[in-house]
Amino acid sequence: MAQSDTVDRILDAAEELFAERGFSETSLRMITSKASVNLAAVNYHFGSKNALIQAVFARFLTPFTETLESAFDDLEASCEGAPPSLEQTLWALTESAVSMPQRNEKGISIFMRLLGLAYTQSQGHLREFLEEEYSQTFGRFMALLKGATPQLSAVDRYWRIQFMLGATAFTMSSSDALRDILQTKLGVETSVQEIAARLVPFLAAGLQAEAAIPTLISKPSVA
Amino acid sequence: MAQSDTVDRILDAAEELFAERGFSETSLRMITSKASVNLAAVNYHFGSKNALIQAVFARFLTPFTETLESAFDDLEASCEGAPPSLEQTLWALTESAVSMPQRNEKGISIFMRLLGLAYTQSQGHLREFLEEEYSQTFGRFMALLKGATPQLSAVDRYWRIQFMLGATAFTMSSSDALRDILQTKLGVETSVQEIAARLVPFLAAGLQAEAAIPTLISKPSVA
DNA sequence: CCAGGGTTCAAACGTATGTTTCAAACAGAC
DNA sequence: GTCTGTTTGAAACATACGTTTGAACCCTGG
Repeated sequence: MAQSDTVDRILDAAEELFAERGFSETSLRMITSKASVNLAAVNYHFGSKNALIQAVFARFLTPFTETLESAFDDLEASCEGAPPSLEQTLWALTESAVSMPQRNEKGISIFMRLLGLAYTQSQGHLREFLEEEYSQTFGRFMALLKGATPQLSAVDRYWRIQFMLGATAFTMSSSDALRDILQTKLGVETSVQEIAARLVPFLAAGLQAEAAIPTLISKPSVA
Repeated sequence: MAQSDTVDRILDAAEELFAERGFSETSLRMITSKASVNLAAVNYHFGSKNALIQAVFARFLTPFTETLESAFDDLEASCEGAPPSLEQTLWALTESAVSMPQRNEKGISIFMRLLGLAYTQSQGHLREFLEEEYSQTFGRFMALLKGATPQLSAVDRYWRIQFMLGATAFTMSSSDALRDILQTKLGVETSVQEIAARLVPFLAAGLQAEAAIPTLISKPSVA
């Protein structure tokens, strides 16, 4: 076994277990026994469980943001100063995600599920780490969305982006289960690419909906 | 102190702590000390931590589904056989949620956050419990959505409902954090009612978007 | 007044967690 | 081949958890 084969084995096992069970519900002993390494190896190589969590994110988020940055570069170059459209921006994102080199067939759904966890289970340290490391790329994505939806107020746009992220992270994070249900109920096979292809128009339509904003509790009349 | 004042104090404390920290991250000792009751009281009155979690859900979900069922009754009655529209259905849902009698000013956001957690952190026992108790109302909601979107294929509808649930659960499960960010960045106060009011048009538009279906990886051309 | 059932309390139990320890095994350089 | 720094290994550490215990407590019905 190579020198730090151990590090990768730990990261692989941790990634998969975190994705299926969450952070607190995954113990170091589960990770090390799945990885077939000694318990102490985690603290030796990473220092702490929290640092391991951050390392898991860094391993896939760093190449992803690099891919994404260059996709955005291409997009902006091809638009020659004009703001890229919403669909183009969303496609740049999904293509970058889908085209990431995957460690295995579960790669993309693990990736998505971890993003979802980062959002919903974010324990302080993780949120700080992600903010610290990746806020620049995230900000660029937000700026592109802003350019693509100039008709929206800042507040509307903020919330709709949250809705978008929610729909995406959530769907992708349970995409395996959802695919299975569809397979058994309707007999339909679905690839992650197809889910993405269905998601993009949904998101684009939602993001560009009429901002029917509140005369607060004003439900549509029945007639 | 009345006889089972203790039970309510435990439920109140548990509800609030679960909502802000999740289930595994909330210990019984936190709950009992916030409630100013003895540690053993939880196991005495509820039997176990899992049973307490279920009791927390039952306390707000049972009246909620009753309200919702009668809102659906009203809706269907006022439509006299015609299927209610999508907006009407979604509004019936959000109005039922918002109009629930609240124990305090944080009531509605706790409610939403718990629903989000139920979806994203669902530990087996909770999923089974919710399925057991509330699947009928959920099924009725799905049937209404089906009637409101006859133009969608079963597969499209299936995925779009997942997207919808995702956007909702996800946003609601982190709504406090999102509200804080908005407050500090843009200086805007936001109520849960406003979030819901923004969410409904987004979901309705997404659900009714043109079903731009996959000539698979067909990203929009740049020009 | 006092017996008895429901309730509270402090303390302990057993188990699981993240982390640390220190000796053994290993690698590569001289 | 031996030495040096790195990595692994089995075991223990301290702590926190959910749960159980059994004695105290209260309050009500007789």
